[in-house]
Amino acid sequence: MSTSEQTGTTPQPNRPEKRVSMQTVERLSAYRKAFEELDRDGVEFIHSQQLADLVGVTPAQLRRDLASFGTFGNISRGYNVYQMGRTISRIMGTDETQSIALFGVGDLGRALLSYRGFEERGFHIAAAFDVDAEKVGRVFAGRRCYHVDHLETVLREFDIHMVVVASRPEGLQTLVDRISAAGVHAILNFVPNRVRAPEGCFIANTDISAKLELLSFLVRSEVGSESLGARAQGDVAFAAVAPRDVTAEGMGA
Amino acid sequence: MSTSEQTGTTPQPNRPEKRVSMQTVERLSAYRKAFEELDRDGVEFIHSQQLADLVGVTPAQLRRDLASFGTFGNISRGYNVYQMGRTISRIMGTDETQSIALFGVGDLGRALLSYRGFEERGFHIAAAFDVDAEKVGRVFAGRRCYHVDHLETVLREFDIHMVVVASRPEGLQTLVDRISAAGVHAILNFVPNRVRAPEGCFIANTDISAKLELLSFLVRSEVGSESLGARAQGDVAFAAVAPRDVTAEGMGA
DNA sequence: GAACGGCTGTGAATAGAATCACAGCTGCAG
DNA sequence: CTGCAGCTGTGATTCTATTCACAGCCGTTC
Repeated sequence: MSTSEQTGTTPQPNRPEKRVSMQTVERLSAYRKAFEELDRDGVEFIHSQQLADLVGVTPAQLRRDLASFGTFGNISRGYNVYQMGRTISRIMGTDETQSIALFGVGDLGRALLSYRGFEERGFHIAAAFDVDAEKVGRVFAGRRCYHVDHLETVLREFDIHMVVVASRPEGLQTLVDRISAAGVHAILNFVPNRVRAPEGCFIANTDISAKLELLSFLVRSEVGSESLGARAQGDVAFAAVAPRDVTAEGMGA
Repeated sequence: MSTSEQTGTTPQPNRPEKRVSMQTVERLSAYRKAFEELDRDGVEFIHSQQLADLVGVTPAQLRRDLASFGTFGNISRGYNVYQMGRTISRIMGTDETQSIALFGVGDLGRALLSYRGFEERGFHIAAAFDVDAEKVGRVFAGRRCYHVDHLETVLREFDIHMVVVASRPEGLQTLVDRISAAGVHAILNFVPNRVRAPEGCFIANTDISAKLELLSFLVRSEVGSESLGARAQGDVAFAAVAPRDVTAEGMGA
């Protein structure tokens, strides 16, 4: 929409079919976001150094991550911002909106229904499910709530292949197995219980309190931790108290 | 409460002060949960093999994780279930309930206020904050909502050192800096924007849609991925379609 | 009390991810 | 057209995490 329309050529230049690590994929999401924001700002090309600063990784890592999907960078101009945004979307399969479903219309479920982040990233919650007769048939934030018993029909009808589970812990494994049997291959699970992945099905678990416990540990053990100064692992960042010879990114800008 | 009261001795036998990796700490949370559930079931001792199966890690990893905090296992009886539950809680600092605060009483914020998981893990949301005049002064799920302007006073009053942020993206960095300056050393951030950690402050980011994007990628690229059969990395689990010589945990029990 | 089966904790080995560092290319300046 | 500055992609290296495998110990059994 914004920049150089010199494209039209092959978007995925070649298919190196390399081993892509899980954490590379996790970072992909952040790269895409950065590319799209830059595109919105009218930037056409960006170098790995600047983009890495923006995302919070090292330039080398950024280059290696992107390079594991093909050769994209122009050696002396950097990466084509618009094109990379599209390319990453295509790699992740979020280049066009896909319908998903929500299981469990409790507090968390309703919050997820109103959460705008999903739509922004290409996921549309098309249907909701619950077992509570109070909720079945009602419409929440524009989405109708169906009874879990009819999941097979409804999922097929909406052509849904990914779902979010935010239900009660009881019978979770059974529910997951049944969802999987209905043709769903990816489940985002918010229930803090261990679930065995059915055959051919990916399950990503998100335990909200677990991160709090992690933080609690870090805070407690920080005393005595010999200056791990400004580390950042995964999605936890920390800045040490005494930025000894660090240039000057203390508190200014 | 349940088992052998032969305790009373030192809970943390020694202080080996080893390097503890971040992912060890992340798993700690699952171990504690397992220990507490076993205790509730009346189990007194458990071996690394069984517990590892329960949690979904290898026995060697479980042993090494626990051993990095001290020597706990009885060589031929295994781990004292009750004692380990308490010990891990103590290590993580969740052995007694601590007060936390919530910033942003939007859809997600309100869901978090009603989320029972926090209390179960030892975190009590004592206060909420927002900038919306509509919300300030009102009480949500039993918690009063204060204006962000008064955060210093309120946080001190409730003796709060950890907070959860689920606000609008605008002014996030400023908010975080101010929260940190008020004596908070750990922030759980639900806003999908990059935030620089202020000095001496830990920030854990939780991007809900990022996991969905990860799943989308995995589903899409699964075709052609040569039988990575039943892998599980971090909090993503997968079971391959053709469990060739795998014993028999297909779909039965 | 002696012998033994089997478990923990841990050194050594392996696997995996991040970083370094540079060859080779590309656009630009003159 | 030639020379140069500086960037990408990637082999080599370092660092980190996981797994292997076993010494040494414990409770139990005879």
